[in-house]
Amino acid sequence: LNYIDNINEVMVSTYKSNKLYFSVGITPATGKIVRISLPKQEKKAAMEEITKYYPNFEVSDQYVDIAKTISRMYQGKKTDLNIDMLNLRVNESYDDISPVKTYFMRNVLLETYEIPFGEVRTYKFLAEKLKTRAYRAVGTALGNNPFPMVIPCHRVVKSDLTIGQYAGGSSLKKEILKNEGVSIKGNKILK
DNA sequence: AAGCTGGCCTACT
DNA sequence: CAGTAGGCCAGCT
Repeated sequence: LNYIDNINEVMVSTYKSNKLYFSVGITPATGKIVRISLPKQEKKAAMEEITKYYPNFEVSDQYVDIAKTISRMYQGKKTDLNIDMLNLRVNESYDDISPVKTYFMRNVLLETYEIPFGEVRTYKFLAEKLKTRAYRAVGTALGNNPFPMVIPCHRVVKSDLTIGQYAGGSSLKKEILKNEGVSIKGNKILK
């Protein structure tokens, strides 16, 4: 590896918990997470959520503890994994490894991060905080959330308090919310 | 580069 | 309740 390859190197670690696989991609040079997988039934599927963006990845067990922490977040535990671990810098060029493509997306992710554990907010609420009526664009940005669980996009629901969509399917979204203690009846959040 | 396409919202049936 | 037309706007092509 030459110097440029080295600073952009992404290591992929995977942890298995209850038949679900959780992968993370991390740049050793910075120690920051560049991408987190949704829980998957197959190890390959979890890893591909990272590796498809980083063809030069290397598999490593170096960061399994972080993948494990993410699995605990999925189970509804509070952890100390925070935003400082994430590479939220806005991508500036074709060879930039940052998964955050625009300032709009970055701002949506930052607002979403503020939603407390066990609570929900609406897409509209986030849009209004960003002083825009681009409600759908907020959803689209969260649909591309590179850091599920840590950036809790599962806590963002529709204005009528129905669940709304999720990159991993709305039933997974409901599952995560239930694990956090949110009460849900059918497809709707209860106050 | 002018149209698409969407993790949405409101208003109405 | 359910379904949907028409509005909105960021990002992609």
